[in-house]
Amino acid sequence: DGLKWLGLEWDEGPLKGGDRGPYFQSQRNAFYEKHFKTLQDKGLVYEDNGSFRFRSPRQPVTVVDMVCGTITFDRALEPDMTIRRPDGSWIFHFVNVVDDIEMGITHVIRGEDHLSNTPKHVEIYNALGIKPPNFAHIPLILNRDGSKMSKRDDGASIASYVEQGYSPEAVRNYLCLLGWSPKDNREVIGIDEVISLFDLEKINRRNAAFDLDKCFWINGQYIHNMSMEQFADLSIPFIEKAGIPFGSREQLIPVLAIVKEKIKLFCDVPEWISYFFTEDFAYDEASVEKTLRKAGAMNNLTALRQAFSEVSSWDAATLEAKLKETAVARGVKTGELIHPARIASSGRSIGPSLYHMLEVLGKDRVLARFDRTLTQFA
RNA sequence: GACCCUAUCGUCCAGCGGUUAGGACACUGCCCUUUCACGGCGGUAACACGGGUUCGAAUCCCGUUAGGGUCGCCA
Repeated sequence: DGLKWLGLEWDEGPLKGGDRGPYFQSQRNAFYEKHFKTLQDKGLVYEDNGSFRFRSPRQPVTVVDMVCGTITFDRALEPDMTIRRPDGSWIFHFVNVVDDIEMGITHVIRGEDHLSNTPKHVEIYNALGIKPPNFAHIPLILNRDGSKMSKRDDGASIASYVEQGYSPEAVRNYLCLLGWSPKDNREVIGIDEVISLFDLEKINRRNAAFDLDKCFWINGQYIHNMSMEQFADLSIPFIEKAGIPFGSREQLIPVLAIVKEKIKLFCDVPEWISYFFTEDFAYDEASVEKTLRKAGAMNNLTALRQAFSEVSSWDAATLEAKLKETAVARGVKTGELIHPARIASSGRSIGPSLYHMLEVLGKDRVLARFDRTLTQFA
């Protein structure tokens, strides 16, 4: 599910099929038996307390790694590894090699935690008389404190990005920047370009710490550059989950259009648009105290209501001109009108551009909200 | 403990013998904006340490230290 969400496809596997199945270890016993027999025939397997061990040649093994270079391991003191348990089940290192052989794997690209296990795998390939595949061990991802990141750590689960409303492309972009870069200081880079520029040999060998802040920032960049249609597609699931009665997609788009530039995470969308779809919204207490309770606020709001009720065209530019004109006429700063108007029509002091917000809300609803505010805080 | 890998701002990357050591995130100053953001212009901040090699080392070599990994009848 995580790979799918990130837009990463695979060639074959369970639920997809392919020529190298079956794809479950439990169904591949015949392959394991076959190669196990080969090792036995060569006298390279011996029994030890019911289990079976592979007899290591105890010769130095040189691993040629596409990322780490050429590394020689001295195998002289290594214990023989167990490859099969007394109950007949198999050990990872053995089946891993057999699966890669039978599935025709040409490149084994995995975490660096397996670098030290690779000579074991190479010994099995050699014993089976099969040329080892190309290996590439990539750096591990660390937590901010330097410890190895694992399943339960913050940021390790793709599910958390889905829940918080990250854009898949943004997370994928961030991940690409861990241990690799386009070399020209760019941070936001499309997957097509990553693919054309990517080269295993260019991967860093240093482990990287996961920086959620930067991932968050890249997500903001993606939202900023995103089309309204895509923005709506990604927002709607969160809006529906919040139970906001937004009507149709056509009714929703104008609202999303004026808040898009404010959004950093899709899970924040409901909070930004809720008051557009209900008259039953609460007034933020701090804003009420700071602005609505201020001396003269109600008189200013009353004057603005009167002025707005007379405009011939209800659009942002007209409303802005009218508001400023009213401020001049009353001899007050525009802020004395802007702030009360914002709170009266949305219940809060933070929101999209005031004039655009009023335009989208529509004349009738704005005047009604002004009236309600006037009544409630007179 | 043995073996393997690594070592540039707090973090992610550039740098691959001669640079005022660059960019991004984060932090921060100013501008823009009478909201919040975006954006623009600045700032703080790094070559782990010690030896070599060299006319000259962040760049090459060795050592130390630190961090990570592997040494399973886990995967």
